[in-house]
Amino acid sequence: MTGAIHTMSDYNFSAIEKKWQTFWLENKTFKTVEKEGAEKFYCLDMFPYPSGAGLHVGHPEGYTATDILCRYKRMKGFNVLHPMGWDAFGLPAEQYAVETGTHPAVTTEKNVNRFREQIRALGFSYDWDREVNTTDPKYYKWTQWIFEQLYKKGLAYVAEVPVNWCPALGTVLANEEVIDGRSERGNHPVIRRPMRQWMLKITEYAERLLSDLDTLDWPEGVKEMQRNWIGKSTGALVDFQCAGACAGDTIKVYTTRCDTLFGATYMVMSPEHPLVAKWLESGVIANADEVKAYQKKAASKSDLERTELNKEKTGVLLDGIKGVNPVNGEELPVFISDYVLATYGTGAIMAVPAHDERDFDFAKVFALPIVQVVAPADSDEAKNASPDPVPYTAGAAFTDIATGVMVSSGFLTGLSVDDARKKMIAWLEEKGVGKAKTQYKLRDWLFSRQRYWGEPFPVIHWEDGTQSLVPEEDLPLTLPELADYKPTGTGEPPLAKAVDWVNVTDANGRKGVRETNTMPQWAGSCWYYLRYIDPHNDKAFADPALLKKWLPVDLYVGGAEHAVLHLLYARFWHKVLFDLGLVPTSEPFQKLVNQGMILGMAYKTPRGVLVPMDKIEWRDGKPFGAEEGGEMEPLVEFPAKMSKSLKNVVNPDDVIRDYGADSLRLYEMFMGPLQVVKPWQTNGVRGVHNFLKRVNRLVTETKISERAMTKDEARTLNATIKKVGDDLEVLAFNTAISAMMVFVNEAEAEAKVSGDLPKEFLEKFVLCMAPFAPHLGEELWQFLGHGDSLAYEPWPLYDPSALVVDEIEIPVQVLGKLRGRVKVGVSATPAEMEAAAKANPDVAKFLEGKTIVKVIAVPKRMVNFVVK
RNA sequence: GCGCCCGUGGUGAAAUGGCAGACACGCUGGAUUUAGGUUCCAGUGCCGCGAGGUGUGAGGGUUCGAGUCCCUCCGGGCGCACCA
Repeated sequence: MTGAIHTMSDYNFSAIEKKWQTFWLENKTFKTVEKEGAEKFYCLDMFPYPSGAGLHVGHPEGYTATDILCRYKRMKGFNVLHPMGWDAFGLPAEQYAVETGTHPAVTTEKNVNRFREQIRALGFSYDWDREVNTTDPKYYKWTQWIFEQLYKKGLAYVAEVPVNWCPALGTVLANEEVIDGRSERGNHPVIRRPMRQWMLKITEYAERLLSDLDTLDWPEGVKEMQRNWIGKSTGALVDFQCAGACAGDTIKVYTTRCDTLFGATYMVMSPEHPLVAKWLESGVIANADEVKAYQKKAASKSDLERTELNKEKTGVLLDGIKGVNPVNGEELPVFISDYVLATYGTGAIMAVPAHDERDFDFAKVFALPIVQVVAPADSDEAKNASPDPVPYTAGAAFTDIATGVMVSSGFLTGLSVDDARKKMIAWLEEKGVGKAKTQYKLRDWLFSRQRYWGEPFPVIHWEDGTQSLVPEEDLPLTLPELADYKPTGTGEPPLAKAVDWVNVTDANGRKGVRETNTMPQWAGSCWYYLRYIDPHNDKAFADPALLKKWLPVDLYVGGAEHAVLHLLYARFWHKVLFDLGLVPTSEPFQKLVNQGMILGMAYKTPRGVLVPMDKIEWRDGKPFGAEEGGEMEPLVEFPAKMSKSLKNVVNPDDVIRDYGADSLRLYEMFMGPLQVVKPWQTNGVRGVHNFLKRVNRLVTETKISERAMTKDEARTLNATIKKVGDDLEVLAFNTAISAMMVFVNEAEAEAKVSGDLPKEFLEKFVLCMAPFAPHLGEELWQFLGHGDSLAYEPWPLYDPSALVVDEIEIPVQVLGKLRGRVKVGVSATPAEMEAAAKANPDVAKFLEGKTIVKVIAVPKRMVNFVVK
C-alpha cells in the first residue's frame, strides 16, 4: 500500500478513490467471512440486466443503500454476504445479434465488463468471488436442473395456448414486451395466436403464495399487488341444465354471488366456450351464422381493442339454447359475449343485472328483464318483502353486500347477503346442483419463449411421441452456434435452425428432436440468490449446510417494477425447492425494500410543450425556451422520468469524474428517504461534495491532540454515533447524513475555539462516516495513523452518560400557544417546571389577570397552562 | 371504476401526539480571494417597522396540545382493470 495521499488539504477524490478501490480488490477485503458464532446478514441487490447503455443514476441508489448497511454490519461484527451478478439473458442482445450478426455472448460479455467497471468505480463492497452470470453454462446448468425437478414433480407441462405473436418481428413476445397491443420494440401490432408452449403450474401454489405473504416484512403495496394478482375469490359452482334443443347438456357457471340466484335473468358464455362449438357442430343453434360471425370478430380483436371496446357491451343470443335456473326452474336465454372471459372460472356466468354492473350494462343493451333480489336495509322493498319478483328501476346495479337484505328470494328472503350465500351453498350441495368453490385469477406461468438467447429446455421429443429429460449428468445443455439469429418468421424458434443440435438419436437408434423453445429471462433470476451462497459448487446448486447458514435473504433491495412477476416467480420456485427439501425456508426474502425512482428535471413551456435540455437558454439562472417556430419564453420546471428525448439523463460516470464516487453515494442517500421518488438536482451533489471537503479539512488541517474530550465534544460525538447507528437500523440514510453534517458544524466551531481536537473525537467520527463515504473514510483513517483498512474496525459504541445534560430548555405554552422558553434541571418535577414557567416574564405576561384552570407539565418536554 | 401510497418554504426535505421547517440547495447582504463549481460571516415560511399575528392541500372532529390520530372532500402518483 502506498502512504496517505494527504500532504495538503486538497480533497483529491480521484486519486483517493482509485487507490482504495485497488486496495480492496487486491486484498479481497470484502470476501465473505464465515466467522463462527457471529450473526449473519445476507443483503441482496436485485442484479441488473447489463444493457449497452451502461449504468444510470438509478442503479447506484439501491446499491449504495445496501452497501452502507453491509459496511455498517461488518463493523458491528456480522458475517455479511453481499454479492453481485448479471441477469444477462434477454432480448436486446439478441436483437443486436439479429441486426449485426454479433453473437449475443460477445455483446453480453462486453456489457458485463462495462457494468462491472462502473459498479467498482462506486466503491461497493461486493464479494467479487461470488459473481454470477445467468448466461454462464456453469450457472444455467443448475437453472436447467431446477427445471428438471419441476418437471419431475409434474409442475411443467406443454399446452396449446394463445401467445403474443408479432408478425412484423416474426416472433412471439412476452406479455411484458407488449404495450397496449403493440410491440415494445418497433411499435408493431401484436395479435393473439395459439401456439405450443411450456407452462409451469404456479397455480398449484396459489394459496401458499397468498397466505405466506402475511409472514413477510415487505412493503404493504407490494404484498397488496401480489394479493390482487393471485386474486382469490370464494364463491360457488352452479349447474344449469340445458333445455330445448340442447337438453342433456349442463352449463356450469362460477359465481361469487350465489345469494342472487333468484335474480338471474339470462346467462352468458364466452365466445370460446367448448359447448358453443359443440352446439354449432350439432346444429342446435338456429342463428349459427350470426354466432360464428361474432366468434370470429371476438377472436380477431387485439387486447387493445378489447379494452377500448369494453364500454359498450356486445353479444349474440344463442337461439334455441336455454338454461334452467336450479332454484326456481325458470328457463333463461343464453348469450355469448366477450365480456365473459374464457379463461376465468368456467367461462360461463349467470347474469344478475340488478346486482352486477356488467350484467346491468348488458341487460340495458339487450332490453333484458332486471329483477331485484337485494335491497338496501331500510328500503320499502326490504320491509315489505314481496314474494314476487320486483322489476328493478334504478339507474345502476345495487351492489352493496355489507348492508343489503335479500328480497323476493324464496328461502333466502330477509337474510343478509352473507347468510344467504352460506344458506344457498348448503342448498346447492344438498340438491347436488352446485358446490362451494375457491377461484384464483392467477394463471399458470407461460414459461417458454421463441428465442435464441435463453436457457435451452433440457427436453427431447422422441419419434414415438414420448418425451424425456436430458440426464442430469449431461447438463448443461448448451446453446448451439447459429449462422444467423433472425427469426424464422413462422413462429418456430431460432434454435430450430441448428439442425445438428436439434436432431438426436438414442442408444437404440430411436430418433428425437430437442425442444427448441428457450426459457424466459425470469428463469435465471428465480434462484440466483441461492447460487451466491455457494457459487462454485459443481455437485449441487448449493451446499445444503451453507443454505441453512445463510437463508433467508435478510434484506432485498430493488425496484418496484418487480413487485409482482420476479418476486412471485422466485417465491414459487423457492417453495417448490422447499417442498423437495432442497432449501431450508419456505420464503426466500424476509425483508424487501423498493428504492424510489430518481427522476430528472424537465422543462416545458407555459402551454405544456416539452423542451429538451440542450434547447434551453439560461438567463440569470432561469430557463427559457421556444416552441417550434415560437418566441423564447420562460419555462416551467418539473420532475420527469429521465429520457433520451428530454436529454435529461444523468450519467454516473460524469458525476464521479466531477465530484467523486463518495459524493455521488452521499448525494443519492441525502436526497430523501430511500423508498420515495426523488428528482435529481446537480446542485445537491455540490452540497454534499462541499461537506466531504469540510470533513477532509477538519481531519487533515485541525491540530490533533491527545487530550481528553471536553464534555461538549463528548456529547456531540456520542449523539452523532447514536443517531447514525439508530438511523441505519431503519434505513434512514438521509437523516444519518444530516446528523454527520451537524457534527461537522459543531466540530468546526469547537476547533475554532480550542485550536485543536482530540484524536478519539475525530477517529470515531471517521468510523461513523466510513460506510457512507468509504474511500474518504479509509483515507482519513490512514491519515490518523492506522495501517490497515477500517472495514472490520468495530463500530464505535456510544456512551449514554455522555448524552446526559444537566439543564434543558423547554417550551412553555399558554392555551397551546408558545409563549416562552425556560431552562430547568433535567430531572425537574412538574411542580418545579410550573414554577419556573410562571417566573418567566414572557409567560407571566399572558397569565396576568387570568385564572389557571389546569397545568400540563410533561417532564423533559413542555409546560402548558390552560387559563380562563 | 377498484386497490395501494402521498400532499409541509422558492427547491430536496426534517419532526416517539409536545418549540413546524433540522440538514442541505437556492437566494440576499457582507468579508477574503479574485482563474473559480473556492472559503468564511450574517440573514432567509408568510404578513407586520414593531409587539405580535399567521402557517403543514380544504373542511370538520378527538385532545390541555394535531403535520402526526379519526371523518368528509380536493389534488397527485403507482398498480390492476369486464376476474362473475
